[in-house]
Parts: sequence; C-alpha cells; structure tokens
Amino acid sequence: MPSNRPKSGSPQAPSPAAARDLPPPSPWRDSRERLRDREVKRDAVIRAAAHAFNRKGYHNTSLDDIAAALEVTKPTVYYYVSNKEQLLFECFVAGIESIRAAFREVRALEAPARERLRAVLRHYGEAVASEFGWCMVRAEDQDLSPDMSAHIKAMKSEIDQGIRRLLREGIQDGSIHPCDPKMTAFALAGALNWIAHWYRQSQSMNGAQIAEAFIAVFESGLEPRPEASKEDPTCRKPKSSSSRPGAPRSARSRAPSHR
Amino acid sequence: MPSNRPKSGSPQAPSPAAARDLPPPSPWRDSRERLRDREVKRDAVIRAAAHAFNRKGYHNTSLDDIAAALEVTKPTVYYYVSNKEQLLFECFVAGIESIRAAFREVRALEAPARERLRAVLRHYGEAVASEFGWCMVRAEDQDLSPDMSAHIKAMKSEIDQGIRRLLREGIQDGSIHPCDPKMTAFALAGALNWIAHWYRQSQSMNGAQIAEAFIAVFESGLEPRPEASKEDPTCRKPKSSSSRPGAPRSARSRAPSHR
DNA sequence: TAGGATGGCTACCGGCGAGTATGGTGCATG
DNA sequence: CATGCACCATACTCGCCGGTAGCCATCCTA
Repeated sequence: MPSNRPKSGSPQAPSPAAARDLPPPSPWRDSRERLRDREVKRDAVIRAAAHAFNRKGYHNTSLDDIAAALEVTKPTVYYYVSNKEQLLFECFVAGIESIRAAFREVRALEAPARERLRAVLRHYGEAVASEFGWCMVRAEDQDLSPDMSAHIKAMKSEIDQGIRRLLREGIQDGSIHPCDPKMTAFALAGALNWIAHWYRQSQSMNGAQIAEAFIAVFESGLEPRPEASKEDPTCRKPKSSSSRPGAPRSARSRAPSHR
Repeated sequence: MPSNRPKSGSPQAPSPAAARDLPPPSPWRDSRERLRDREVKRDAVIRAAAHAFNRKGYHNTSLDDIAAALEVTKPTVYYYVSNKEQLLFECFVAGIESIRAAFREVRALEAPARERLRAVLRHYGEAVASEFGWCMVRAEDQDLSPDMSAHIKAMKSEIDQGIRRLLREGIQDGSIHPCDPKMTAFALAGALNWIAHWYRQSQSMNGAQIAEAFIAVFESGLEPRPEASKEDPTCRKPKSSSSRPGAPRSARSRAPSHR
C-alpha cells in the first residue's frame, strides 16, 4: 500500500472522495522544485498506476503510460517499484486495507450486528468507489505471481469471513433475518464489488451514498413489508436519486449531501 | 454467438450445466473422420476460446493456446474467426443472448412482476455461471474496438433497463417493496454478475441454485420480518446449502437436486 | 571544491504474441 | 484423370512492451 507509515505533510493527498477520474497530480510536475521525499513520489507512482488501470485496464496500460502521466520516463518508475506486477499488488492492498480498517474499527462497537454490518458495508462501498477500487476488485489471479496471488486470496477471504461472521452474529442477536451467511455474504460483496464496474466519479452519488442505497435494498428486501405503505406513489420512477422512499428507519447520521 | 441458426445434430453440444471447467471436446480430435460442418467447428473455436478466457483471462490467452486446446494450429483458428477481438465479442453475445431470451420468454407471462423478475434473475444466474459467463461479465470495453464496445454497451443497457422495468412494474402492482429501481437493479445485477468471479463448476450448487439463494436474500431482506419466527435455530450456520430456511413461499417447480 | 549519493534520462534488448504468406493435402466434381 | 476448392500446417513478419545498462545532472557534505 502507498506508505502506511505516518507521513508528515503528504502534499498531494487527494480530497478523499474526489480523486478517481481526474488524473492525480504529479510531484514531478514542477520541474524546478522537485520534492525530495521518496515515499511521496512512490505513492504518486502507485496512484498514477491505479488511475491508469482504472481507465484502460491492467494489460492495456504500459509502464510508459504511467510514466508519461507523471511526466517522467519508464526507468524512473522502475526506480520506485520493482515491476509492473508489484504496482498492481500495491494498488490492491491500498484498496483493501481500508476495508480491513473498517472491520477493526467496527469490532469495538457495541451496536447490534446489523448496525455494525451496515458500517462495514458503507466503508466497503467507499473503498470500491475509490481510486483503488478497480485494482481491488478486478485484480486477476492470473496476472500475479503465485505468492502475491495467495496474499490477495487470503485478504479477500478475510473480508468474506468477516462479513459472514457479522451475519451470523446478527442472526444470533436477532437483528438480521435468518439466512444462509455464505450466500448472503456473496450477494452483498458482489453487489458492492460491482460498483467498480460502472461507477465513475462524474456520477451524482459518491461511494458511501451508493453503499447506503444498496444497504437499504438489502435490508428491506424486495418483498413488500406489511408496515410499509404499499401504494406509496412517490417511488414510481424517482428521477432524483436523493429521493429514496424505500429507505426505512435508522436515521443515518449523515444527510445525503450532494457533494 | 455460436451459430444461432438451427443446427441439425450439433454433435458436440455440451450437457447444458456441465461444461465450464472441463475443456470442451474438439471436432478435430478424431483425425480421420473430421467433421465437415463449418459451423460446428466455428462453434468449437468459440467455445474453446470461452473456456480459455475463463481460466486464464483474455490477455493471458494467446490464439496459440486456443488452437492447441483444439489440437490445431493458429491459422486454422483464423480460418474460422477474423481476429481475437471477435472471439471475445462472440463469447459475450453467446452469454448475453440467453438472458435476452429470458426476458422475451417472461414477457408473455401473466404473473405479478416479482414472479417474472425472479424468473429472469434465475436465468441470469444460470447464464453468468455458464461457460460464457466470464466473457459476458468481464469483457472490458477497452479490449474491444469502439463499435463492438458500443454493441456490448447497448446490450448491457437493455438488460439493465429490463430489470428496472420489472422493478417498476412490481412496485406498481404491489408485488415489490417500494425502492429506487436504478440502484436496486445495480445491486441485483452486481450480485449476480459477481458469480462469474468465484463460481467454479466443482461447487456443489449450479447457477440456478445460486440464483435462487440470492433471490431469497434479496426478497426477504436482512431486516427481520415480523412473521418469521425470529429464534429459528435451524438457520444458525447451515452447513448443507440445501437448507435455506429464509427462502419463502412460491414453491419452485424444480427441487434443488444436487446435480 | 572534490566526491559520493541520489535521481533521472537515452538507448537499448529480448520475447511474446497477433496476424499472414505460402504451400501442401484430400475430396468432390467434370 | 485433372482441375478447383476447402482446409490446415510451416514458417515467417513485426510491433509492442517489460525490463535493463549505462551515462549525466544535481545536491548534499566534508
């Protein structure tokens, strides 16, 4: 992942929700006052790689492309990373690390499991919609060496098991409708992962908002609920995405601000 | 798609549910009584391509690989298809065509929309788990020429709009809980598409069964329902996948036979 | 100001893989 | 028998791209 060690200034840290479709700035851009921090440049390389993979895919992105986006040349890129495969791997880890952090963060909470699951899924959606979402979701095993592939598989499995655990806990504490945890976890993760396939920064919603909308779908279910007013006409073809009358109780802490 | 025109014998047509992980047979295998039907061989080429893409990905599959799987050489492959891109495209179309057929089939039904949606999603899941699932789901726009990419985008959009329409109809006729059709369609399609990422033929469930399990999750929702007995202990960690107590009414016509 | 260290560039190599030129083989027909 | 066609293999071309060798500039330090 790009320098998980604490960094002092992090001069080009992107605004957390805004750096997916516009190319990240390059520390090399200003030719005369080049930054000296190696980690900053290394991060920039990985970020540029993630951005390029996002747009053109891993195999259609050459290291010359990445270098050109940073306005340097290929050997410079190799000065910071050992090879292309490592670039993909680091992008993947950068993406998945935030999800793991969400699990750690949630573990301390005392809320019922569905509440905790919701928090995790919201972070999940944010991660998938982030600049590293593509790499996290679409990194193919076949493109990586066996050991890196094993690392990735292990992390993915950890996430999967974490979701299953929350589901089981929720079934146990009564906050989640009885279901098959394995299949449910697959469905949840699949829906969220797929965000990386269609989400573009230009959309009106950000990752967390999409995750919220998905969670609402998953929580209430398609089948009509008796307490829900069945003839609510406001939901017929909602043009503005902010009107989601299907979203039930549990007032979210954050209003769906339109960025 | 592989020869949508009616074919007489189709000698190597695979058993519909069983041809994903084991390589498809080759009409060239028997060297002395080679088949003469061009379409059959062309189908075999496309099927072999789908199988290879499945396992190694598009970019990691060379046309020599595909030819070798058929025990022929590369120019033979080029004798039946014009280029690699077309191979991917035809695999994609072969996969998505079955989904389109499901929509056509369902259009005639008189059932409430949730019932029709369920039928479509079951076919959807089957298609994604089929031998062409990978190509259908993971065909990247960047790997295709602009016009082919446009074709694919149009077909995908058609599917998406079809799901949204069914959702709207269901909200209207009261069979579906009010929700945002766009987001819900994304969530549904995403969960099902993702099957292609983890499903391997060796699994105990087939595509339709997985789709059924997902539909159950989507229909009942995570939130506990009042009518469901909340302390049902049979669901706590169901080891056998056939025990899905969350699956509600609507007796399926087919029992979940374990293949 | 010498000299190392750091960081970057030009110029290359080597291999892989898409696509092709060309020719041979078997079969069907006249 | 010969002529043509369908089909397939051998043996290439050629461009792209991952990765590297080696050189030059700048800066920090003594």
